[in-house]
Amino acid sequence: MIVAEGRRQMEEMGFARFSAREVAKKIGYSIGTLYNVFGTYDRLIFAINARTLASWSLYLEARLAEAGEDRIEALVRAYFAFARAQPKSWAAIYDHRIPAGDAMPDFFVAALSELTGIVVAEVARALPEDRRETAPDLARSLLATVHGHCAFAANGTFALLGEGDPVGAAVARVREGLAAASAKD
Amino acid sequence: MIVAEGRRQMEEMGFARFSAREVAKKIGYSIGTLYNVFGTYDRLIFAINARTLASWSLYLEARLAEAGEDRIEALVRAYFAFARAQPKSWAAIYDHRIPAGDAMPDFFVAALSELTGIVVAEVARALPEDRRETAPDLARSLLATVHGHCAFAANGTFALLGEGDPVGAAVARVREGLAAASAKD
DNA sequence: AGCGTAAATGAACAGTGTTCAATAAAATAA
DNA sequence: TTATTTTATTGAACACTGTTCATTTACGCT
Repeated sequence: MIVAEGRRQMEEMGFARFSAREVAKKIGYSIGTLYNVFGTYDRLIFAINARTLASWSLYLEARLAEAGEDRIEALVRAYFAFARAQPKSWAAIYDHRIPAGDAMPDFFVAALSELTGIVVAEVARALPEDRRETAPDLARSLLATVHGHCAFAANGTFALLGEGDPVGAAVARVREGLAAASAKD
Repeated sequence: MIVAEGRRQMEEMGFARFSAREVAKKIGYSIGTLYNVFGTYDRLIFAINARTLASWSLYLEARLAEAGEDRIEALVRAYFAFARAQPKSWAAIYDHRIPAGDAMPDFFVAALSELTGIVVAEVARALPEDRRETAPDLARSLLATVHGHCAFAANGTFALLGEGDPVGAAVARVREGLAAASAKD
């Protein structure tokens, strides 16, 4: 309930203008109650972001389920599509920083691991059998690659630099990474 | 003066805890004066971030000047080194979001273009002569690739996923991109 | 009905970005 | 020099923020 309204707020206002007080008001709770439940502002944000991650994972899996031959391209396109469909909620996952050293809560780490797991599985599937053990390493790097393209597309950097097809570029980089890993000695 | 102190504040506190009031206090100005000069909080941040970008460009060029054969690897390592040396100032460049549609000020766009220009030049240099016209396109994509790796290294995602050598992974992806662009008929 | 635990409150505090009439300082004109 | 205009600087006031916590309300169980 609280987290659901929080997600609505996040998508409407974005991370910078998000207000816990406003969320409390919208669901008819007092600000104190919200703090009794979540303890701190950061944990509320983590709860919201974890739910966004979960919904992102579901979205990726749905797209993979209806994908054709090229599951990798489907995955990359789905990654971008989610970010474009819920740009502010998506950005909030990365805008939220905690003091270096502070640990992320378990439920957030779990949500992140699930999403990573989907990517690792697809990368493994795209590699020849005798290269599958490199999948986790490669998947992390390809995830970062796609993330970089998606982030530049979302924050306007690509538009500024005249890049017209961020998704196509990301797909090309991923294909090269997979090809190189498949071919290696 | 103001911007210099702003940069100090940014590196000490990070984007989320940055305070314009605190900057004013530190340099002995009143908060009103600071607003007369910059007009708005966002423009102060832009001024600070633009200076960070400029210092980043200088750093990249210094490293390239003392680089050996492999200028591309030197560039990627310098990209990461700057982010690790000034993590909070670096992150602030990307943490600062403005409402979609609002334009970035010219001086900020110029600083960003200069940094991009350095990358484009090195990518062009690394390509065979008959492929040089593809340098701008490729450079944007490789920049996004490196940025993604750097961002995941900086925000702890890579540490969480067990990636031990983010720079190495970024260099590998960039090499593959250059190789593919060089080979393409 | 009485008791005890759990849930919910909202005023209070210290902080934020932002505005703007009032003031001080500096530059220019007489 | 004095008078006048332009520029720079001020800081109280406003509407917000996250956070705390003594107090109240609600509810389940004897």
